Amino acid sequence: MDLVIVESPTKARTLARFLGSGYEVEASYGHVRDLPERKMGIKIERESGRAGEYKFEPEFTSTKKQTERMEEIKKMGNKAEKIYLATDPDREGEAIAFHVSQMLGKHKFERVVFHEITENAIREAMGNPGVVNMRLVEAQQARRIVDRLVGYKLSPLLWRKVRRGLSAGRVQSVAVRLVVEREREIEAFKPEEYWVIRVELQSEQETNKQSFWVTLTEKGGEKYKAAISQEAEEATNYLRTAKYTVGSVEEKEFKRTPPAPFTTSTLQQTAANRLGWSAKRTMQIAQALYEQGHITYHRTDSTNLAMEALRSVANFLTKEFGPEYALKIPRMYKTKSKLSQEAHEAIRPTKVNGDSRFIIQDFGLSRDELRLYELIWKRFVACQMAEVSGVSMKVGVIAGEYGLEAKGETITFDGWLRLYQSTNTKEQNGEVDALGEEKVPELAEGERLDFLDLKSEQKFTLPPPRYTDASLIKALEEEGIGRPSTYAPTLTTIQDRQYVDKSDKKFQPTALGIAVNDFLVTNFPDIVDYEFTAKIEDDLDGIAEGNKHWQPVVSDFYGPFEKKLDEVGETAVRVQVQAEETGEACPKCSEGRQVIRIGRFGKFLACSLYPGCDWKANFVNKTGQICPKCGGDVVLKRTRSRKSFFGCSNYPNCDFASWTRPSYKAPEGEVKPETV
DNA sequence: CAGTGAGCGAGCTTCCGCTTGACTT
Repeated sequence: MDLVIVESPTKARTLARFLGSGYEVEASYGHVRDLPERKMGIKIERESGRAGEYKFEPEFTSTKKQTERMEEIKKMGNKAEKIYLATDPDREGEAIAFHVSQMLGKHKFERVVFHEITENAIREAMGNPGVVNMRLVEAQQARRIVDRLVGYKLSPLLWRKVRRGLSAGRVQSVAVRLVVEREREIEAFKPEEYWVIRVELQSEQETNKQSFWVTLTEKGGEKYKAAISQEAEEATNYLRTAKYTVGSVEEKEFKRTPPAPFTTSTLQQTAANRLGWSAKRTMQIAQALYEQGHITYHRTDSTNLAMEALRSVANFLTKEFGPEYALKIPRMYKTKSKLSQEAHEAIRPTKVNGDSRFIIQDFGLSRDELRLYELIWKRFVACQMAEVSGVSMKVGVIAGEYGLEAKGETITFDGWLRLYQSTNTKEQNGEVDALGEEKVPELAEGERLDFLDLKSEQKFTLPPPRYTDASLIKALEEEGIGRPSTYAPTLTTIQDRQYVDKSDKKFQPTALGIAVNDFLVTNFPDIVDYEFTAKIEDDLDGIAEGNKHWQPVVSDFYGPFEKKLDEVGETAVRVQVQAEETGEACPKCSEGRQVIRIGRFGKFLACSLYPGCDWKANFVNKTGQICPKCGGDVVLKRTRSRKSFFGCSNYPNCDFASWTRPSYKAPEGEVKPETV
């Protein structure tokens, strides 16, 4: 009997199925060794002789749970003939393999790597075992140590200089910075007036009476955009009585390829946009689907697809939609991130036979599971469907010195659109300009047109939008910051620390978040730089390739960092967190204003003249619902462990509480409050 | 399921990246 060790129990089950009897497959449940949680856990020594050179000695330990798990595996290992380490083929996976081998003690280990969990890949890997790659292990160690140094040195500095309990880190601090800087852009934004002038026209020919709208785009051969109403009026006055002729007709064929199959980040983004889910919720549902064996692993940055899956989807498409919808050669997608170590596949359904209608009955999934599954299923199948083809039309219309334009689009073959439509609610509501909505009739150059109608609309340029779960994750991924397993937890952390608030699903920095960010940007610009992770990654690659050693890499980072820490620790003054204004006067002293402050337990209201006036009150988050027990306001609160629940504003006089949002029961004759 | 809190005396907090449970109301 041979023993095989992987990270997760689900991967273990799959592997066991392929390997058959003769193999026992066990899960390590992630990392088995790490730096201790309660202290730095790194001995730092100054190298004698050379200035600014440090040596680091990390103290890797295991938690009780990890030790217990490894004890169990050790027992099986003693009986096993061979032990295979089959963790992921990347930095973290290699480190897990190494730590497992360390903890299992004396034994011969076979390191096997595969890039997809398919019979062939596994057979091939098992037939060609190697040894643990210590360069990769060292790269992981360097990554871990740098993250620990940044986090556990900066956080205590914040406790001293801002407030207790705060935190900073390579990933979370950049996430906060993005939110803060976006807010500043929004504040600095000055909306500019502009006018959109559109004219409805129709061909003079009796046989072509379909009307269409054109938009004013040019004046005297130059791009035209009316900035003030006077200009717009001048144009509209002319256009109401102008003579219109078709100046140009352009037709172009286009083809459109489907989007790549899901990675963790694109799944989180799409689920946020289409289903309105938080990244956390998406991952919970995906985990359930993964454990039931319906989808491949849900924490991945790879868009690779297994050959077996490609074959079966091609068969399925030929059978269900006809050969014109299938591809002769599978479409491959390049993985965007250069950090991707191709450890996994894209997120896809494990089976593509049947269609989503049958799945509802067959799998017995919950409503949410089904919705996410359907999204994953469609995205995957669509990515192997024929291109959409169509014709785009651009019609230029001339009216004196003015030029107007109509754009249209006709789809001649729907291809993958047949399956994966834009069902975005925004698009459905018409908030997003959906191409192809407006049809332009067949027209010939030089043709005369009749004026039917004119619309002149005043508009204002809009500030950049606040980040959502989707756009913040997208931004982090584009900067190469964070990993699939940390996107969702990072968003939770920056909210838990009260650095940002999420209202209406959009992130806004709190006064605390702004203060901490400014402190870090001023004093540690290199660490919270968007490029910091990229620089570190280059070094880590160097270690993995054997061109660099981990000690000098960490030392080069730490030298200047430590100097800065000392400097800032000595000289920086304590940061005052700006209180947020409510616009209300203090009810006690009437001279001060009510402001929102952030304490240990979250927000509270206080007088702006503190300590001169000590008025304070709870900050309540009204939900708009009415308490079913006493008729008071239902407010959103948190337990000690920061879990949200709904309670009554009259607590402790009324003890109503609920985990779920209570349904509103309106007493007779009362006005229904707005729901949030 | 929760009533406090903000610059001080004591002892506490904190990182990123792998992974899954278990107190559920």
